[in-house]
Amino acid sequence: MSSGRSAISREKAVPDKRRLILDAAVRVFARQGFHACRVSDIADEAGVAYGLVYHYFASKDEVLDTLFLERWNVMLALIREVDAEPLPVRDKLRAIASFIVDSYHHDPDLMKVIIVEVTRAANSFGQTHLGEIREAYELIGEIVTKAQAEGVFRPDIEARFAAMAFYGAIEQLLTGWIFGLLPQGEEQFERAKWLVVETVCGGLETSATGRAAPR
Amino acid sequence: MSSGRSAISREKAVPDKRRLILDAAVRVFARQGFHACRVSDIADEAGVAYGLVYHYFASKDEVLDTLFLERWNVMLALIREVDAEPLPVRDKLRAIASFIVDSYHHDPDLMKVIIVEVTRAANSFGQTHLGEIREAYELIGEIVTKAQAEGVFRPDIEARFAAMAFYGAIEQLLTGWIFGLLPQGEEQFERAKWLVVETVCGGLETSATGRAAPR
Amino acid sequence: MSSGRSAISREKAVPDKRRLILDAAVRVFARQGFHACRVSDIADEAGVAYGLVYHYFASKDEVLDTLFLERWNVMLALIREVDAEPLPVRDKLRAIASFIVDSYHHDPDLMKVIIVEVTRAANSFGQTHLGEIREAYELIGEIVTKAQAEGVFRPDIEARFAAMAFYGAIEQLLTGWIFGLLPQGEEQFERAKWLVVETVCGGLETSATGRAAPR
Amino acid sequence: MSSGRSAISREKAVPDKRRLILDAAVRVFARQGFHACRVSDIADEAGVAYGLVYHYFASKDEVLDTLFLERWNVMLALIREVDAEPLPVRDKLRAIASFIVDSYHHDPDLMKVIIVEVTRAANSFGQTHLGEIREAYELIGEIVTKAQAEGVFRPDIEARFAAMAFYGAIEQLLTGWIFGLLPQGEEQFERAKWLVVETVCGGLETSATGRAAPR
DNA sequence: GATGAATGAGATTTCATTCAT
DNA sequence: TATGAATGAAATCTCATTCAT
Repeated sequence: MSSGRSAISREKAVPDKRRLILDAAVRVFARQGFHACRVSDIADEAGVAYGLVYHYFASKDEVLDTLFLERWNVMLALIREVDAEPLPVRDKLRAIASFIVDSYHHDPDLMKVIIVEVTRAANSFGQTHLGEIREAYELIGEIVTKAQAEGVFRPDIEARFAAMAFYGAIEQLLTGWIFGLLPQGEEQFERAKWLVVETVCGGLETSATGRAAPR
Repeated sequence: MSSGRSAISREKAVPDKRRLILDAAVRVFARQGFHACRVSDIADEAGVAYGLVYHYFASKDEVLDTLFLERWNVMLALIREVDAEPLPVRDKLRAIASFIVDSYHHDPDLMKVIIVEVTRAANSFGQTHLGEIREAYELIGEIVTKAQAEGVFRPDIEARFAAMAFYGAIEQLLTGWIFGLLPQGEEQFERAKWLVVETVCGGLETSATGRAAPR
Repeated sequence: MSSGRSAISREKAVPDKRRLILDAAVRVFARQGFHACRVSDIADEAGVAYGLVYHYFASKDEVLDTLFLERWNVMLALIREVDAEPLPVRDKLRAIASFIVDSYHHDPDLMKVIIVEVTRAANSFGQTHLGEIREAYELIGEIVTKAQAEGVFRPDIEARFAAMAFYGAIEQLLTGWIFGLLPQGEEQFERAKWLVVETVCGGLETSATGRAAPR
Repeated sequence: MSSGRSAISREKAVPDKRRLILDAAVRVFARQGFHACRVSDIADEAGVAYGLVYHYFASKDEVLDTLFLERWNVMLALIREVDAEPLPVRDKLRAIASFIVDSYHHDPDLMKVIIVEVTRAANSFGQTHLGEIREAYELIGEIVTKAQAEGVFRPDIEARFAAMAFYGAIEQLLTGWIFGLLPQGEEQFERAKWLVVETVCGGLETSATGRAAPR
């Protein structure tokens, strides 16, 4: 989740106005929240005229829809990609956790918007994008299912529950950073990737052996 | 999280109007979302006049604040209580997971409102109640810290990260139910309590032994 | 305008609630303005229950109507009385100016309310009490007319204009005190009575002679 | 006070909407009073959409503020201008009285609004514009002070009291017209200018000589 | 007389969206 | 493409008044 947006804008020396608006919207949505901001705030932040937002987007909703889908689809692609490779399950989950944490590292505002305004918004955008959101959970669930089939993961914890626990743990870490409840920084982000995989795969208990922390 | 509200209303054959409004607000917030509903929707749902909402609450915000604090404080009390008892860490975490899942079982609307409108709402009510939210995470963190000191939990996974992972896993299960992505029912709820503790404490991997699923 | 209200309340050791409400209303209207205050503010200030205001008065308007009429009728009575006596015109005008200034001295809040909410409120209470207001101006006009007939006052300045100028000058002094634009105090009030009569009768110019300031 | 508004709108064949709204507001405020009218009344009177009032003005208050300041500043400028010229005090006061009366003649609604809603509104707009209101009184007071220094005006009547009496007399004449208590018309207005100056400068008494009424 | 909960019409203000230029 | 004035539906909140006790 670290490439898309900046890559696109890097391609053009003069970013087009549409991109300008989307990038401005991320900052404004993150700062004020989707409901609390006005379309004029987005236009002001982007330095474009009010009506131009409506030239490129049919509505305020569509701006958020676009932002969400751009990112979420990159994530879905990555999960599929990871799943297709012949890697140990820990590496697969590690790759997913890394991707999400890196996404936050690269563009915390965008991830804040996605988490706060979409993935938990059961009455608005969460419903709209239920299909995409569900797909992510299911893809992760499939990874778990395979690991169970291979005997690496316990079969008594249903895959879809496990997938939810895994994803929920990551999202909660991001929530902690977003709310300022957890320390941030390059080192913290790296550590978080290891921690979440270690916790969910290895468990917090000491019974298991030979798990070394990174570095 | 299963006693307070209903207990109070059970004490009176004729529930007071204030309670009526709060209970109606839960249903309306859950159904439409805080932003999408009007104060008149709450009044209509409660069967009272418009202005009475403002007789008892200074604003629409205060209605949600009240609902959140009523419930959250019960949870904080329970966590403190659990922490004070001389129980194994698994039992403590199990008690917390049980409490939250039971809360959802008893009053799914209220828990939906709390999760959707407060604990993830970084720009509105989440900020307002940051202190209470943080406290819950910290209390769980302390339970983990003690388990680490006792040698039951690994010391290399920081307690506050572990606490976030644990809480995040539970909240994600509730989110799954709220979005209709996970099956619900008495049995599912019981199983979920076991699963989340098992996942976080024992880990998903098969290396550990002798963990029986409930029932 | 210095007797009525206090006289009434002095008659009873325990003032009746109706009086309590009226006196409280004066303070509240003066402090916040008629429109900006709520009926509950009056009740709170009076220390009585909300509904009691409506037991004694049909509406919020009626409270102000009552206050105004109580005072204004005393003033009308005084002007009539003064006019009936065989006094020089200066003494008559002096008596009227004295009465109004003393009224302010004794109960500035009430006079503030009367001036701010009634005598200049052309679209609300001013219209309601137009009859009483007009009568005051006409009574003063009659005093001027007589003075003209006696040859003491110039006949070329129409009596009703002169009456308006005289009354307007006094009301403006009160306005100055109400707005904090003129210094107040026993001495200032006494001086004001002399000044306004001297200005209107003798004029500001030096041509006339033998006019000594009081004290 | 006779130029500004109409001049501006005369410059454009199609008056801008902002001006349209201000002019409509004058009529509506004068007809119904500031408190009794709704913003939609202003919009309807102006023939524009509801929201346009808020496009140009932050609030209903700001509409009145704008109207008051536009006019009052013209008056302040005139008083300063008059004061700077080497005229006899009678001519200066005559110019001021003329200006105010002409303002009423030209736009009685606007002057009604200013007097009824601002200069006597001690708890609302009067306080907001206290600085500007005070300045007018003080400027007139300075004119009186100079006349006293020149020996034309009696030194025993304090200048600021005299200024208040003078201004109050004029405002009361306007109040009389506003309430329909005094006859109006070109001739009446001309006569009023003379009367008020004559009353305040020369006094009502006959002792002084050689004062001819106009025409 | 006295209380204050209950009512609901109505006000201001906001802001997504449209549209003429 | 680009602009921002113009629109008007809809929301929150206020508060005078009523009424059961």
